[in-house]
Amino acid sequence: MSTISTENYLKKIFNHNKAFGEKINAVKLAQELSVSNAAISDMAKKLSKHGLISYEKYKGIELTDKGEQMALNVIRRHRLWELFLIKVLDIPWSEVHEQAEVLEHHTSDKLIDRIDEFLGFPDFDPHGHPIPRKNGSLPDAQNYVTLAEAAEGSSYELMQVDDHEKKLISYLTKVGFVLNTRFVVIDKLDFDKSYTIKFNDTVLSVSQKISESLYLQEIIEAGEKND
Amino acid sequence: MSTISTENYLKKIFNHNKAFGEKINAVKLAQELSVSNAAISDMAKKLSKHGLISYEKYKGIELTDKGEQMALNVIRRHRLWELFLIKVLDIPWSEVHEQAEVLEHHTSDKLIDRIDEFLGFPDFDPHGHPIPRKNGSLPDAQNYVTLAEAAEGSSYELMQVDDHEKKLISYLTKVGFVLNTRFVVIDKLDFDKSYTIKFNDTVLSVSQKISESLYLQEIIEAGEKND
DNA sequence: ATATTTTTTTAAGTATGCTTGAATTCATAA
DNA sequence: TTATGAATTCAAGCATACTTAAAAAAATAT
Repeated sequence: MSTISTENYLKKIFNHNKAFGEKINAVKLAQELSVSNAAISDMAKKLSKHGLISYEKYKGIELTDKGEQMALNVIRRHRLWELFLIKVLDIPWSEVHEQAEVLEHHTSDKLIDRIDEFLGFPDFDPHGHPIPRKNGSLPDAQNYVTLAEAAEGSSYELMQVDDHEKKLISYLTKVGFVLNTRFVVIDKLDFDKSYTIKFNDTVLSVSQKISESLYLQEIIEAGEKND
Repeated sequence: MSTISTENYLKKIFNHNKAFGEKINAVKLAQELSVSNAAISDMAKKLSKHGLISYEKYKGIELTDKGEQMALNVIRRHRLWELFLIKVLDIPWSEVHEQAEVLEHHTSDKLIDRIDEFLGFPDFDPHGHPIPRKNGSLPDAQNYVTLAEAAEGSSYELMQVDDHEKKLISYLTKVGFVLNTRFVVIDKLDFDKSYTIKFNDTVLSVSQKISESLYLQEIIEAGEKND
């Protein structure tokens, strides 16, 4: 009971729960996976039968411990591959996600553990997301803020970008706004909730939508205090 | 029309032709792929329709140019992965084949070209087999002899081992008879066609069956001539 | 409480790639 | 030339994972 499809279902269920702190409902899951509601109904039955999810209809879908372990394993494979492809093979940031999306389903435990070791047992992937460990535990998530929550005048470092929008990452790379870039928030436009930021010699206007996908760490200047 | 199944069919058809210099017949192909004759019948129709093979019934199956290019591509991916897994990730020789057997079907051109470049565009895989190039050409095959053809008293270097028998490779590794080991043929036993060889401080008896899977290069001592 | 809307399930159908067993086609040996 | 056996194909069926359309069940609104 571990096919590409089931792994993708488990991953989505896990990620939704992680992001929103609540069970995903069936219709939402169908949308996320781009399949019909009937397909969810089918698959939910199978996953339940195998003890991977618990599903109360009209209430939502949740992973069991067993299902969660499987999801963490897929995510582990995905994130280790992403890091490996970028760090070792120097694959462009914008292409790494879709390659990993395939490889995550075709990598034995032995191979992924070797990759893990090769990389020095890293805690975070190139998007800043925590990499589940071999034993299923997760490194503490980093508490970044999004640009949408940033304060005018403050300095930040770009730590993480949602990785599901390939085009976003291509765009950011093109304009030179890559991971670990330090910048200042120059302006916050109430009119359209866009942000103007400055890094190196570039001034960039960032739309509201994009600002919600950029995760930052505030840079506290020497001399400042924050307690 | 490029699924895991079709890729495996094309690979088998190609390899048979390469090894025996003749078309593979349908019954043989069924045995090699561990499927029924009916399955071959089905698939042969599909592959023909897509212009990948030419099949005259009762005569055998042959790749078209298009089919051969696809086969070479799969083999390229397989052999590059094998080399990468051994050289970069230090995966045991005995496990590399089955990992590559999976990855060969799930690797984009971009990724495999990066791996190729990373390895310095190698000509041969860890078994000594030529790696098809990006343009579909094959490096000249090496003309090794098998141990079964070796001469008593002569010295050889182990260059290549048939990679489809995982257990053979495990065994050879265990006894220390690995790639590039140099040895002398001490004895050729007519009785069971076994060979006794000596490398480092080990004397090893090699059965006839195994001797046919070991590919060697003769070592011409300094001072000797061979013309 | 009833009507409406949303959610969920069922039913029938599709594609791939197999299976088995029966029928058919072809090659060849007597 | 015909019988035999081998090679090939057909027919029906299975599993996975979908689809659409219709039916049923539950939630929500009036």
